[in-house]
Amino acid sequence: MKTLPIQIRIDPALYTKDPESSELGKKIVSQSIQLIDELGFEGFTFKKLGAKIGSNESSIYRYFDSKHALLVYLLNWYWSWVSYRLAVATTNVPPSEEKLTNAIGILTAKIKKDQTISFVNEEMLQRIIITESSKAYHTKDVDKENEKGFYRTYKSVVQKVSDMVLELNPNYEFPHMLISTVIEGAHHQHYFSQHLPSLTDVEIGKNNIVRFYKDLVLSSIR
Amino acid sequence: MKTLPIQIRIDPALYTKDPESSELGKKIVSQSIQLIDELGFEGFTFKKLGAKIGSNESSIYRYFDSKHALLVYLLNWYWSWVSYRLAVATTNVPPSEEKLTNAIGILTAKIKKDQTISFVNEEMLQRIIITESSKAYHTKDVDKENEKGFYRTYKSVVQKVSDMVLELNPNYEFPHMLISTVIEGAHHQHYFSQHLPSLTDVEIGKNNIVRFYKDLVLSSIR
DNA sequence: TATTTATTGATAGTATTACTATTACTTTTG
DNA sequence: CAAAAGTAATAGTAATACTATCAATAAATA
Repeated sequence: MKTLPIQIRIDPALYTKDPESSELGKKIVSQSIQLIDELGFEGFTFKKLGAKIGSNESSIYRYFDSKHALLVYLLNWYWSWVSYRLAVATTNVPPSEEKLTNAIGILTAKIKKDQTISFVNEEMLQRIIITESSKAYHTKDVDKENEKGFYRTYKSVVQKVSDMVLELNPNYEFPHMLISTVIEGAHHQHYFSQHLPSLTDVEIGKNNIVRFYKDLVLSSIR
Repeated sequence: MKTLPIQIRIDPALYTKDPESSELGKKIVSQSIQLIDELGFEGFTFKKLGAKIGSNESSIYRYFDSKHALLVYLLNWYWSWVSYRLAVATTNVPPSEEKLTNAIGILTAKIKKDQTISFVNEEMLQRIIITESSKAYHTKDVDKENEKGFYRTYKSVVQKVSDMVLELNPNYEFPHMLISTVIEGAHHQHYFSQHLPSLTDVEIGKNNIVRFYKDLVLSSIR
């Protein structure tokens, strides 16, 4: 687990105590990812996490107010990381269809093993995001949480890629809908391919999800 | 509340006792829709529902094994109803872009008041589907439930509209991904327009969600 | 080195949830 | 009228999602 000098900055509003500030905090984050992946978000509890990391439920509550708060933290971590990868792939690249499809690739492709840049297993985290992330904002408290900036990172990713759409076609009417449709759609397609395959057209080794969304975006804005 | 002679058939695997077979059963369904709409699925309990309909928690359990089972029932009710509306709009209509865009309209438009064909308030039900339906299949038990046919109605709607896509372009590679992307996407856009508007391009009175998805589909398959 | 201070652990407790089980009452039907 | 079916009321259970308190220990500082 090598740590490259990459900054994944998380808004302090998203935790009670910064999990990056201690070994316990990092364990909480990394092991919660494993446990949510294993049990699903509903089956996951702080008590079980405490047992897994040899710590106490009450200690975990010092870092996160609730398991929902932890999920929102993970969501922001994921989108910060995507944002970083988008920046690497597109800054100072002149507007072109290639630039945009590279971005779409980042938004829609499955992560391969060993991209780990820190204590977070990104492959597993993406699996959680695919399966559980919509539960983070399908809550009675969305509006309050949105005001507190809980979804800022996600919204900024959508904004960035929407801007690339407008670079290519300044008259395109629906850039945000297009990109948020692609992002959420790709999550659904990855999930469906595992569990409800008749809702997809996935074939092994053909990378159809990425191909589909690249084609969708280009044909819509051309 | 006029009742037209329309059959919304629900697979008996989806309930313990048929809620359409008694007044209590119908109350359970119609009032649960109101209560889920009001409290959100997490805040909704059978105890609260019992209080609301002047009945007992234990009586509700005779109709549905769990609140999750009730949600799955509502999901199937909704998709049966959409299926019926699709059939009305498209059977014996020759293949054409208009036929397909009519179908897309049914999948993506917000329901207006007073389409009520039975004891179910479809406008409210659609709001629940938009907000809560993804929770029905983002569960550790998806695979088991899928085998039992819990998602059959949804899958059949996707299949029907995918077939319309293939009528227009038999060589299109991704009809199922396209249609499931449209359906889930439209739900997200309706939800985002209320709660995270920067992820959309909704303007009042311009029907942008429907226009966006019709355009998306046609430009993809042409 | 002594002493605050911060951090973690352990234990206990609470209200609520998502049920199950039992019994009794009431309504329908044959 | 009696049997059967349906419903209501009550009680109980294990687990969840916390909160509160206090002791133990490690780290920081005076």
